[in-house]
Amino acid sequence: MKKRATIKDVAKYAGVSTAAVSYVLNGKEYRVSPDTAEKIREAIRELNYIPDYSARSLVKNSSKLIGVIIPQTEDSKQLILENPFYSEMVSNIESRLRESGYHLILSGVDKGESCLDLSVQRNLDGAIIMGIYPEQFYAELKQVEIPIVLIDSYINGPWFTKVGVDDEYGGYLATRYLIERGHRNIALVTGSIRKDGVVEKRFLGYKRALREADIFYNPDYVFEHSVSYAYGYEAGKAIAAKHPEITAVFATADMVAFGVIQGIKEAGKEVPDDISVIGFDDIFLSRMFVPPLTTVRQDIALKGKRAAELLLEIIESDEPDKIDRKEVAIPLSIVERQTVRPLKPRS
Amino acid sequence: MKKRATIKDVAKYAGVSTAAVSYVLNGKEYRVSPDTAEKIREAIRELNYIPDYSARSLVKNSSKLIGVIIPQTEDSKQLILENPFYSEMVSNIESRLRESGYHLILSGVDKGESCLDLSVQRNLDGAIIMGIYPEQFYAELKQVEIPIVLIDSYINGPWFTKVGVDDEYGGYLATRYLIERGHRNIALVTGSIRKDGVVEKRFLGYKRALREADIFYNPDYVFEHSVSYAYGYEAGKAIAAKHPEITAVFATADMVAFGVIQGIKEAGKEVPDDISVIGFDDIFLSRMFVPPLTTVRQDIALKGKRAAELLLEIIESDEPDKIDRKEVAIPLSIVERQTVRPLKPRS
DNA sequence: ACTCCAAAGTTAAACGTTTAACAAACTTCA
DNA sequence: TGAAGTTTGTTAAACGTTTAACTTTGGAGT
Repeated sequence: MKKRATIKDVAKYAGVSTAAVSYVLNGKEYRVSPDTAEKIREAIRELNYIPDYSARSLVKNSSKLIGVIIPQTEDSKQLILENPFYSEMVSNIESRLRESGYHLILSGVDKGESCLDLSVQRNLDGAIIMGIYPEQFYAELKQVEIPIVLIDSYINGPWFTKVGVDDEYGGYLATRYLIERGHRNIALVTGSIRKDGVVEKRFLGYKRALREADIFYNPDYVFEHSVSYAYGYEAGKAIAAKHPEITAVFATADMVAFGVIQGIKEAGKEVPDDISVIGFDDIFLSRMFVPPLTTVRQDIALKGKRAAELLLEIIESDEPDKIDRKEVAIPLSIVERQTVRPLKPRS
Repeated sequence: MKKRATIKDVAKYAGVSTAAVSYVLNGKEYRVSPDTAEKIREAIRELNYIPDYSARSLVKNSSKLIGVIIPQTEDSKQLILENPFYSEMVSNIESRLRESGYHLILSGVDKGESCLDLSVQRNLDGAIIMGIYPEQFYAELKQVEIPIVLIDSYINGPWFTKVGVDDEYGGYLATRYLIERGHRNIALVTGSIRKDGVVEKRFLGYKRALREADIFYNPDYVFEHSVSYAYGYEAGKAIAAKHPEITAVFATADMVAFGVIQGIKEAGKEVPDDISVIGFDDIFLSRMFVPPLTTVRQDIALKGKRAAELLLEIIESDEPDKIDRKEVAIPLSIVERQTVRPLKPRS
């Protein structure tokens, strides 16, 4: 198999200079007569010419490459892409980006590292960063000169465009929903409550709803560890076994809610008959879970698409620096399914 | 903020030529005295120098970039990354690749397109391709000059390294498992049976098990459409409603099995009391499903890691062309959980 | 004192593009 | 007629690296 054709080959084949070829390649056909343009296109077709983005990146200083950073599990180095919440977002980001001619580099970031390296090594045109990272990470992120969209982060300052949901309100919504149905002893099971993370806000919303209903906030009722099915399961078992007074739980992620429900069942109680459970996210599995999960819904696909669009908007503007960094919030709503039931009035 | 430092800046700062810098960058320190090497390293640190992979790619003809191609839904352009089967694999591929200093470009491929474009545009060092594509796709794939690993594909010929499972055997295993438990009217619900695809093989295994047990193969019992929860749901409902004689179903993917089970319940029957269901894949959700899914297990994480390793092996050998294209099969086993029960002997 | 070699550097071409600057050949039109 | 444009093209530098080929210096061996 022969070597790939370069722009020089095309130029020679068409009997013109490489500049002419480059012009038609870049849609500057007004620099070239219709006939030669046709000749050049013919040559391109004939030689199966495909431009080299590396070379292009070098001179244009734009790689048509977007970094997508997603968190990884603490123990292993794996991406937590297994959580459908992330994969659904990535899938939507990818499709939107590809539509506009960008490719996507998917990467986790090693503990203590920044994504500065990736960004400059690869000359990224932009990055979408999901989840929350150590303080240090964001400090270095500000050095990065490219447009960045943060998903689900509460880092403040004018540096980044952010897309997320009103997590405090979401937490409030979920908790109030339970309270309105007569529950008063409500457990919170959640991933680790880190500063500026989404779960911190949801936690705040939980407390606000409690306060508003004059329910005493009991720290024993918050089960905080990691956002995983496994932890939900543990917490669920513990709740069902050791806290007969708890009648409802708010899990800050659907994935956790699933675990909680399983744990409760394992301990010999029923959902929602003995204990009600509400989740957060509405991943597509929640619909199909048995019983279908009542949860705080966010439109995950939209979230991904919006993030991609906001990023493109900045990248493709003429003055990327001038564009102001927005914060967009995807709306939240409760979707009622079958894991919450009103508390029977005591007879 | 100042412009990024280039190798020239480093050279100037250290008072040497760019060649010297390049040598220490590439671990050819024997070309340089220990003192200058140290001076250069100092300069690199001082200027926060990070090499540009585009430039490197241009001259080395290697981009340290691996393409990961995953199928997309037929209707929308989205990746079917939502299926945890794929995300679990991608996650493992990414971590293995990053460990060796490669980055990963995640992409779907548009209908009718090949991934030749991507490959040469980006100067990919290799590609991992999951799932099955039109005939045409593979024809073009052979033109691509880079090492390629196919996951779950039965395209034959010596061009590609393949990793997968023995799907025929898996289909056989699942079906035999049901038969051994007294079931004789066994439905198959599956994605579309395409030539050289995994489901075709599983289908073959299904038929072999039937034949071996002298059970008449009834085409009415195969429900073929798409590998999705939604279709499984439809099929499950149909089976429960219109085929009272069917006592077991083999779903060729766990995701489909979930749908089938829901559909069966929707139609007022119980799993496994009325109808048994066995799946395929053992995605991590299967453990947590209610009831936990009996299924044919493959080690998905291993599959991803192996694919990555096989690819690296070829890429990093001195004679990539000389290395022979292997086919590795991940072992299969039945994991018994709670969706299959032996048929009660008729009383 | 001579040759030969190793060590430590440097020079410059090459990789595949883009694009500013220039050049030639035509048009217009006063 | 000729000044001023316009159209269509070319030249060559630049982007940030790597690396083959060359140069200089200083010993070692005879």
